Amino acid sequence: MSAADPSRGMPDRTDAVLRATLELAREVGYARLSIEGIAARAGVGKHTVYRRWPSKGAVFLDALLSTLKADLSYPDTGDIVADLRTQMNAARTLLGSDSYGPLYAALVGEAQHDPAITQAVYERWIKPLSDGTRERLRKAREQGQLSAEHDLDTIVALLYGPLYYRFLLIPGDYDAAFVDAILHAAFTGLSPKPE
Amino acid sequence: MSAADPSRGMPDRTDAVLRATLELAREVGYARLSIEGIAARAGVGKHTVYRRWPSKGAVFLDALLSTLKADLSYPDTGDIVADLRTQMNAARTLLGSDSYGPLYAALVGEAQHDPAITQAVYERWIKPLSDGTRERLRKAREQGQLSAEHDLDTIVALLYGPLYYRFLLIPGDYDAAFVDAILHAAFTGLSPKPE
Amino acid sequence: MSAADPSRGMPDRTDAVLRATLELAREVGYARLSIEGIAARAGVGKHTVYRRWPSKGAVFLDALLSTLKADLSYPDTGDIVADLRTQMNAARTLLGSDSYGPLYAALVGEAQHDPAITQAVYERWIKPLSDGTRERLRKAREQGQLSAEHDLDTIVALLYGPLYYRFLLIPGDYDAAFVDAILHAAFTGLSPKPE
Amino acid sequence: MSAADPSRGMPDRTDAVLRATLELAREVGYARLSIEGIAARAGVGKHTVYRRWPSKGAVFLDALLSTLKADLSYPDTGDIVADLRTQMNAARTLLGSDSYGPLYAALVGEAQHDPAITQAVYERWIKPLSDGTRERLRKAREQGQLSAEHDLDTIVALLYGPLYYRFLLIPGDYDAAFVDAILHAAFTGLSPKPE
DNA sequence: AGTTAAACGAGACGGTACGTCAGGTCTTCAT
DNA sequence: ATGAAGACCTGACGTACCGTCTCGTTTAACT
Repeated sequence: MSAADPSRGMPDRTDAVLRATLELAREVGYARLSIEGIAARAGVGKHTVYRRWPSKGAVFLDALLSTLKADLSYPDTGDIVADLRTQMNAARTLLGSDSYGPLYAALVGEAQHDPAITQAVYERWIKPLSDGTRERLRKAREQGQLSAEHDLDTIVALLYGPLYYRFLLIPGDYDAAFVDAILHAAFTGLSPKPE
Repeated sequence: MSAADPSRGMPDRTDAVLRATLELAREVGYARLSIEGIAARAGVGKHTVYRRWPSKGAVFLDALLSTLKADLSYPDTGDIVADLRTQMNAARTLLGSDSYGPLYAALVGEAQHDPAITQAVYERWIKPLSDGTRERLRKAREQGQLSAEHDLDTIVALLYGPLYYRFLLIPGDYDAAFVDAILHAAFTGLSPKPE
Repeated sequence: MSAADPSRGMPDRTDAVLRATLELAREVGYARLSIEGIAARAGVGKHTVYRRWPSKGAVFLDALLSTLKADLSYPDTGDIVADLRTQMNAARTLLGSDSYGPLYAALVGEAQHDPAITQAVYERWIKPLSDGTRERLRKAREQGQLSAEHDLDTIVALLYGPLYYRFLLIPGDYDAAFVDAILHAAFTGLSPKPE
Repeated sequence: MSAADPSRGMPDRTDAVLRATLELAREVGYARLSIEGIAARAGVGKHTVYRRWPSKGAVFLDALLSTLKADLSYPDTGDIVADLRTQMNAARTLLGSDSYGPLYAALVGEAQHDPAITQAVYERWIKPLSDGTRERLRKAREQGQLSAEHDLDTIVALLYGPLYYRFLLIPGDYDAAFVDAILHAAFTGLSPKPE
């Protein structure tokens, strides 16, 4: 999915293409994005794009995820709920932003049509983030802040699933209160309170 | 989004179009689906398609959701966890099936590009289902099987969010154990057990 | 090779395409002529060109030969040599003109690469002209102005071959004197004069 | 147009390129010949081709005419008509052959689009041959076998024009009888026999 | 029963973009 | 310092669909 190694010296146009892709995607939306347009905007031949990426989705994925570099890392204040809240709100803010939200939505959309994108989205976006979450959860569990009886992957899904569910399937934005409600429900549990 | 009323008598080709759409979608995938192809397969002029639906996504949505009619309704055995398990597994089975899973994924994908589809997916798929869930949850709460302190929408998101998260963002299938794990964690809560 | 019959009433863009083809061919030359350019100049979709003609050469052939309609017909003054001289000079003038000469040369050039063009060039250009010549020669023979011992096709080749030979294979223009010389030699014969 | 002198010792790839050009031209035809393909077939970089020749036509011209070396030279049996017949039939056989005919036709075709090719075709193919013809005709004239009243260039055109006319403009092969007919008509003349 | 008007199949049309190919230039590396 | 390799921009190729737009042609409801 990523560009090949140029190795043998030539002016690498990869960055120009990725930059143009992000610009265009923001201007006209993913649906009207085209390789033709990207090449023109980057001042590059179409072949130069096709040489590196097999599809419009692949260019877009590289363009978008190259901005994700070190954003959503994890804090560790010692309070697992507070740290989850911080990080989940960072994710919520990114996905809810006008400049990035629609692009991430479009990327997930494309992933539903193209298995290669599915895989890359998982490996370069979802997995790194859930790995970070899992690490933080592991530490919390060692410190006795987390029930030991649940699998860490299950917990990650329980916490982040609702976020993506709202993001992808429910029209309209959502705010920090939703994150709070999810965290509260997840930690408290749904079972009725014993007397 | 739905077909108009034909009023003056003529053989309604709506069904033929929807049937052809589903067939083609299964054969070539949503990405290579085209209105041109649908019309040809249905033995219908392109205009007949455009008369009723504004876009390929809209035809596809009608075609797919017309099969959703009354599948995922709710049982009521008196045991809320058992009933949730039943229904969540029904959803898992549908989304995980070879014949429908990719189509629902494609529909969610299209929804990320087209606001009209987003809205229709919510109103005709997500909302009816979550309404059903909410009703069942309400009854359970009245019967004291559910903690009263959480919003019903929050609970729906907590339970179904993880399902869609796995479905849309994690490559590979998942089985009933995942549903069990989510239900168990959601009902138990993540907080450490008091001594 | 020719455009299909439109029959069912629609605005026929054939003429617009042919006109644009001739214009462009004169402006940029046949080598740089392109179907893309023709369509753009004619204000027509590329498919509209491809629907009617299988190749750039075919469009060009139709465009060029549509101007040939009734030009090079035959006079009949009763003097076969004078009439041949008149007609051969008309051909020489047409092929030698700046506006048509290069186009006819290009058409012959294209015919060497594409059998369909070869055939069409023969049937719609060469054959009609040589048929006219043959008719005029036949009459002359009946009037005793022509030796009866030669095949008419041979005579046509003997008279027009040299013209095309100069046109296609010898750089530089030629004038009426060349036509005179050919006519004189052809009618006199190469054998040494008997005493 | 010709390859540069390599002079300083290095493996001269000129021959490899010319050989590859002829092979490819015979396999796929001139129209689908490409410098890209020639370079690949010859195991040579594209630049190595462009360094020596300015265009595909130029390579092809060198490749084809390098086989013409000394084929069509002139016999001298003392009988001008017999010698012309011999040589014209040699030309007819070469141009009519399956392996060379289409290539020569393609070369003439290319000459109609590219003035540099036109010139080279004339200087390296047409002119040498017609020079040979003219020499033989001159000798015949000195021996009284030829009318003195016609220009030698006119005679060459009168004899060879019809051959190229048939070759380039009339579909279908032709045989020795055509050469005989042309020679007979040219020597006899078209004027009616005096009583 | 004949009339009428819609919806229909067919498909041409001007377009946009596709993904491929070749053109010709230029740089790098190995010999 | 030459030549093989091949990246690069350019531009045309021929194809596939887009969404709009006539065309006659059903066809069923209303005269």
